Amino acid sequence: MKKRDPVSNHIEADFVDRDSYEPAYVQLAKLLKRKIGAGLFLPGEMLPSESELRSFYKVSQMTVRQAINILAGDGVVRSLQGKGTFVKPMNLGAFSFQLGELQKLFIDKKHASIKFLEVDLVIPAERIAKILSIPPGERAVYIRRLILKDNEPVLIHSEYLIYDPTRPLVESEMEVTSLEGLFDGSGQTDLKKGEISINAAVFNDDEAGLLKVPPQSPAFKMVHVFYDFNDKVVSWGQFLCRGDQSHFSTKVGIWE
Amino acid sequence: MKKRDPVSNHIEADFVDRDSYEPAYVQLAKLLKRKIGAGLFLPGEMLPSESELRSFYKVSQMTVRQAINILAGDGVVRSLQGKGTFVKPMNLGAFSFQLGELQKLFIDKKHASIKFLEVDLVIPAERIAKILSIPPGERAVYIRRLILKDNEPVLIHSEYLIYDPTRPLVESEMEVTSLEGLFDGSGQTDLKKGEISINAAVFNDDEAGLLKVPPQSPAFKMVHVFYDFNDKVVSWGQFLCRGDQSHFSTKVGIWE
DNA sequence: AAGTGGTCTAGACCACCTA
DNA sequence: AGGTGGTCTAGACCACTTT
Repeated sequence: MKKRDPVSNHIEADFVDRDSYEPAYVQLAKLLKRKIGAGLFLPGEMLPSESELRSFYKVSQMTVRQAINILAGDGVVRSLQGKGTFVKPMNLGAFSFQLGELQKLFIDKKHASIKFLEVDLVIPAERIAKILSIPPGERAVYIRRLILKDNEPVLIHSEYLIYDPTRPLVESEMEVTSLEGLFDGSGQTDLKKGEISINAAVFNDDEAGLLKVPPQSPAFKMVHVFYDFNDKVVSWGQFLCRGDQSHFSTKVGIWE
Repeated sequence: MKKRDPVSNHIEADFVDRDSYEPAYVQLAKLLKRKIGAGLFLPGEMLPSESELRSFYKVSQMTVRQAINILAGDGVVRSLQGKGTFVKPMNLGAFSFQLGELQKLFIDKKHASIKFLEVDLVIPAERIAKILSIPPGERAVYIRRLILKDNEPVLIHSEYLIYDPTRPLVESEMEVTSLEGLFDGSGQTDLKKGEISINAAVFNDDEAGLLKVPPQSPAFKMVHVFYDFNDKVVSWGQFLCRGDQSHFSTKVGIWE
């Protein structure tokens, strides 16, 4: 039996097209991914070394590394210095969900609308004052609103904002809480960072009424804190989403 | 007023230490990120051009690009060919959650244990047979088990597996469903890819009883499908997690 | 010593945008 | 035309692992 070439294996177009609009490193990454997907390199096995790849595909070291970095970023492969680059077994820990999926759901401009339920200057509970780092008894802006999709309510957003008397309320409110901007990154030039956590929850009677779902039906609760460039908290609040209308999904392993 | 140097701005150690154990591109990336975090480059503004950075920090083009690619990967910055590299406003769409967080919760080897509730050869419902791509009436392996943490039940996993008569049941069962391996990537060499979706749910009476929580309490439901290297479905099932014991959290924007 | 991944350079060329 | 990001190279050197 003929000795198997460790690099080349039957696969369509096993070369880098220098006239392609696609960069060489992208082509190479796709090529290798396709080979891995086809089972030519099984999980745990080592890929051809970078120098093998370099000479086989007639590209430079840097180009090979760029390609392999893509695969590593995809979680398909792992490189160990001095040892080699190995195909990673699929693992669930690598699953990651993008909150952006929700964006499609309720921030669609064509179908979405917002109904304010409450906009007030309030003295927040001690717990919340603590989170906002304001003295107890000091006022904050409280906003509660309903996001509708095709006139069907899907989501309640309630939020406490730092009250800045030097700025008109409407402005600070719009800036910090313009949801479209928050999600697509078009605005929000004064927020530096944020934390968010997703929890499972059920609607209470009040919330269920607003969203027109039965009480005790499932919901996602997303609690958020936003900071400005002085690392001061500017906002704390939560999104309550209908569980039946929102979910997160993703793929892992070798696709395509 | 003195003209502001567009590249250098007061910041500790604004240079690349060539004797450091840290690669130059990592140092540069951290440096720039720190400057952005300090508000020296505001969202929407343009970073110094690559050639400016190159000459200021005395590094090569490739090194600058590697640094910028890190920032771009972090979602901190966006490069537009022919225009420049710009600081991105924080946006929620960039939030991403790692399923790995759950791993800590229930796959901890020290504290976790598994109790099998059911292991059977069953004829699955038509809907499930369809997902598994097996003819109606054909048998599949059904597994249902409880994952406990410190002897407290936190999670129910139920799963249908393709029944392969050529393999002993126990083996195929252990291979596909060894949860530890699934999550940390130590095993699972025969799974190519998977899809998973996370939904909000509430426990029914049966499930609530198993997990010792009140009925109708909140839960995460994670439905999964796994494929082998022939793109055949090998498993369909779901994790049901106590909502009070599991949540996902993440950070976005400029941290550290 | 030989093989592996990892970093870095100096310079080249290209594609794109703005004037 | 001149600036910007984007790709690529050939070769150098380093750090780590295995033999």
